[in-house]
Amino acid sequence: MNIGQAAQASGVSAKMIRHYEAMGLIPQAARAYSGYRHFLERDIHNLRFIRRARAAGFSTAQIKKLLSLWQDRQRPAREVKQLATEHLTDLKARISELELIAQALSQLVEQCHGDERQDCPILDTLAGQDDRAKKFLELHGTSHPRIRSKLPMKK
Amino acid sequence: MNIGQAAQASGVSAKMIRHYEAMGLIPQAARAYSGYRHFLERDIHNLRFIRRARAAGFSTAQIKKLLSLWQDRQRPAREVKQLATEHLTDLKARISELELIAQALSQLVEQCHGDERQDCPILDTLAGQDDRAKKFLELHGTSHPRIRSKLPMKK
DNA sequence: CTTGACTTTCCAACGATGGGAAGGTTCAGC
DNA sequence: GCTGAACCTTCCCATCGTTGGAAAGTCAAG
Repeated sequence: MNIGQAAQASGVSAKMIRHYEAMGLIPQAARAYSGYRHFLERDIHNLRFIRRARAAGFSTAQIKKLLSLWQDRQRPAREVKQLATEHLTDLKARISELELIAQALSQLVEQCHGDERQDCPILDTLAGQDDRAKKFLELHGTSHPRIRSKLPMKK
Repeated sequence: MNIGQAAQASGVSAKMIRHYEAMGLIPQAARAYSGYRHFLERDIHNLRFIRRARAAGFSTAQIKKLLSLWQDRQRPAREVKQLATEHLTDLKARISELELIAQALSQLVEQCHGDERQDCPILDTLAGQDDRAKKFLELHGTSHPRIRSKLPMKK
């Protein structure tokens, strides 16, 4: 199997297969005489595993651990559960932060009449000139309201 | 005001102030004879505006528009509201995706006994060998389950 | 005049992914 | 055997927002 077929079969793009190889997430693929990589069923399974783990939002660092745990038949389920739990905690924290933002923004959008007039509570709030959204500013204005994201981008 | 004081006063790091200037989000700062930038109250207001907008998860492209709307006293609130609404829609979509993932992962974590035994539904699911989490795979395994994130990273 | 705290610019990295160039390989059709 | 299409290779660059650092210049206090 060449890399294109492996990509097709696994759902991981050829680009990313090379990338995963380069970063050591998967072992160096065997090469044909020509230099072409070739892949076996076993590699496809690995790639599918990675695709699912990425879909679940695990970082490549976490996936590396998951893969080695997967390959180690002696591993205790405890370790896997711990890793997944940590990720889940991250996910929930991120959801909470996003929800806080969405809630505040939602409120502002509701309060904005949105017609041809010039006054707009959204801008006023961003400018710090509006007390109506004081909560929003307190929550997200002064501290570090950035949102951690381990999850990949969608186009 | 030098850049350090502007950073202090606005809550935007000096690094980012330079970056925002370089990318055209804020106008080129006035320079002292020495080459040092100096900032006025007006600039600080701009920077605070940007900080709050970033906190609300707006992209720099969106903030650029918001800033120009803010400066334009003739702008209709309609435009601001539309921009905010689009962002809110994005936020909600992202939250939904994260919640789907969290839900599925949560279920798997619950099903994993997490002791010294070797069998683990989490790994089995990632490996595609477990039907218990069929839903999860259907939702996130075959399509493009990546999560768009316009929001900045937290360290 | 020295020292330390500032500032400047430039270059690089993160993480996951995609785009594309320049060149080599394989295979089918003629 | 030759040609062209469709593959493959490596390498560089871009995204997005942010941070880090290096090398050099500036300022103010001692």
